[in-house]
Parts: sequence; C-alpha cells; structure tokens
Amino acid sequence: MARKKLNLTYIPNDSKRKTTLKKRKNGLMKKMNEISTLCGIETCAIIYSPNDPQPEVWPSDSGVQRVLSRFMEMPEVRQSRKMLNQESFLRQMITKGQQQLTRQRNENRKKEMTNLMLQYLTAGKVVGNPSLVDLNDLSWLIDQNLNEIEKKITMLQIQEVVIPVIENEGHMNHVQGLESNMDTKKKQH
Amino acid sequence: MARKKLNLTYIPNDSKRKTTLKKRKNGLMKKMNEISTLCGIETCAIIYSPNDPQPEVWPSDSGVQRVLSRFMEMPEVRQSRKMLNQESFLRQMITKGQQQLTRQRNENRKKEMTNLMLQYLTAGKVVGNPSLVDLNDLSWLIDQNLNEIEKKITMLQIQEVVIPVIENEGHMNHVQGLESNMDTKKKQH
DNA sequence: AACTATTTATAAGA
DNA sequence: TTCTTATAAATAGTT
Repeated sequence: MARKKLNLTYIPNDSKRKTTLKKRKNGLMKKMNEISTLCGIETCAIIYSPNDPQPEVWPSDSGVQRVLSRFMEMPEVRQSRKMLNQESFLRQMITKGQQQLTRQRNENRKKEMTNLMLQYLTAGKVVGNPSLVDLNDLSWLIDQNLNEIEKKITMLQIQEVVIPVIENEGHMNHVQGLESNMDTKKKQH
Repeated sequence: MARKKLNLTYIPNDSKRKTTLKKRKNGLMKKMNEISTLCGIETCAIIYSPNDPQPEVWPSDSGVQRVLSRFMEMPEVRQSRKMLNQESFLRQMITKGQQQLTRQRNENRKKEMTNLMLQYLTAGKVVGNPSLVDLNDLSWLIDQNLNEIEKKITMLQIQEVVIPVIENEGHMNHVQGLESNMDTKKKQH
C-alpha cells in the first residue's frame, strides 16, 4: 500500500511474495489483536504458509481452542488462567514501553531544537537544512525560553524591591514565591 | 486510528464499540482477502460479535471448514506449539520496542551532550551541574567532532593541491577559510 | 452513512 | 536482512 497503488493479484516474484506475506501476516495479527481487545470479542485466524504444514494461528492456545470448539460445537475446553495472566502482563509491558518511548521521543525533539537554537547562537547562521516543522518547533522553544527569561527578570525585579538581590543555583527555584505575583501575568501566546 | 492516537484497551462505550467492531471487521476481511490473493495461501478467520451465536467467517463456511479440518488433522502437540504464537508475538513486540527505546536513548544522550558542548561555546562557562559521566561523554563527543573537523581539513588540503579551493554547501561550512592556516597543524594526532 | 483529519500499514528503496 | 521513506489505506471522531 505504498509507493505504488496495490494491484490485487497473485505476486509471481517469489521473494517479493514472501516478504509481503511476512509483513502482512504481522499486520493482520496486530489487527486481530486490536479488534479483540478493543471490542472484547473472540476471534481467531489461521494462515497457511507455503511449504509449511503448520499454519500460523491467531490468537493463542486458549483463544483458538475456545473459538474453534464454539464454531464446531464441541465441548468447552478448559481455560488456562495462567496464560491469560501472562498475556495481560505482556500487554502491560508493551503499553508501558510505548509510553516510555513516546516520552523519550519528545525529549529528543526538544533537545534537537535546543541544539538548533544554540547552533544559531554559535554560528550566527542557519546550519544544515531545517524543515518548516523544525522551524515551527524551534520558534515554540524560543518562545518558551523567552518566557522563562521574562519570568526570571520579573523575579529579579521583585527581589530587588523586597530583598537585596540574592541569586540561587536551583533549576526552577526562581518560580518559588512568585505565585501571588504571577496571577496577574497569565497572558499566554 | 485517526483524530486521536489509538488507546489499546476495551472500549466501554457501547455504541462506539459497536461501530468500531463493524468498521474493523470490514477492514480485517479485506486484509484477509488481500493476503490470500496476493500470496496464494489459504486463510480463514472467525469473528464473534456479542449477542450473536453466529460468527462472521471468512472466506465462507465451507472455506472455514476446509481450513479447520486441515488444522484439526494436526497432532495436538504440534497444534499447541504453533498456538503459542500470540505470546511470542507479544514478546517480539516488547523486544522491538525495547530496541527502539535504546536507540532513542542513545540519540538523546548524544543530543544532550552536543547541547552541553554548544552551551560551553555560547556561554563560555559551565552551565548547570554536569556529572563526571556527562563530562566523559562530552569529552568523547568533542573528540568525535574534532576528528570530523580534522578529516574535513585534510580533505580540503588535498583539494587545495589538486583543484583550486571549491567549497560546497555542506553542514561543516564554518571550517571555510581555515585551510591555509591549518597546513602546519596537520599532524597532531 | 459520508466525511476528513490523522494514524497506521506497507511497497520500494537503501 | 533490517531500516527508512513515500505513499496508500484504514479509521476515530464528526456531521
């Protein structure tokens, strides 16, 4: 489904067909997985590969047995609670991992942009070939930094009035004690 | 899969779940159709809908029967071996995800260090509180960059001998103009 | 059921 | 083979 409109006929080329089968089998399994999770239903699929008497089967032991026996009106097969537990455990791991990955990607993006910004500051000119998306993100980042700087300035001005200027090292410390003063500055862009 | 990132959990809302099931069932059937056409293989799928004892089957009842009887002919042991598939599929997904995460973390680390280096260049002093590990990584990164610069210089020197200096648009342009002065520093490492 | 804005799948290419 | 990329296809939320 890419780089060329799909031609829905048998693929004569052996290696291409094999690759396609592998990819699509994966995709199909993922979809089976999703539909039964999302909709809380029972499904099963059997896919035979050439030269392999053993088919690829979806979903799992208990799932297949249950669906098959139901379909063929055979006696109920005992369920493996252990297997289901394991399954949900694995699912949990996947979800967690994906969340981590997303967070990591966001961090990465931000660092990339900080990087770009610092390159501008260092080299004084455009380095490489940033895309429009990059530039938008960069713009956002610069706005963020400007906001922080503004806050910092405001804080320093306030401190100057209240206490003789005392600067401390902490990362976000400058926000401390500002809440009451910041209420009036809630203008965002 | 649109207008919102898919959250892979059971959909509690009844009508939403029903709609999703209908749409996805269609999609799945289409995919089953395609994979067996494209790859010339036998497949079958059974999807139960809630409150309906009759499942949706593909390609047809007789088709399912054919594939199922072929499947049932297999000895138990081989059946269950193949049927452990879902678990290994999930494990595969986890492994892949973890690999992605590792790659992402490495990229992240490198960007972080580039960042730190640029901050040194910009501010001319240590910003924040880098750890010993940071400094080691940073040192490595700087070495890398120095190596690249050296290579670039060597290349330019070679070009200078063969062709009158012609510089192109690449991302290391800041080295421009250094060529002639660097002649004496060629053999440092 | 038809319509999009997005996400996902995937055919080719590297 | 695995990874990337350009594009097609699927589909969640809307109308």
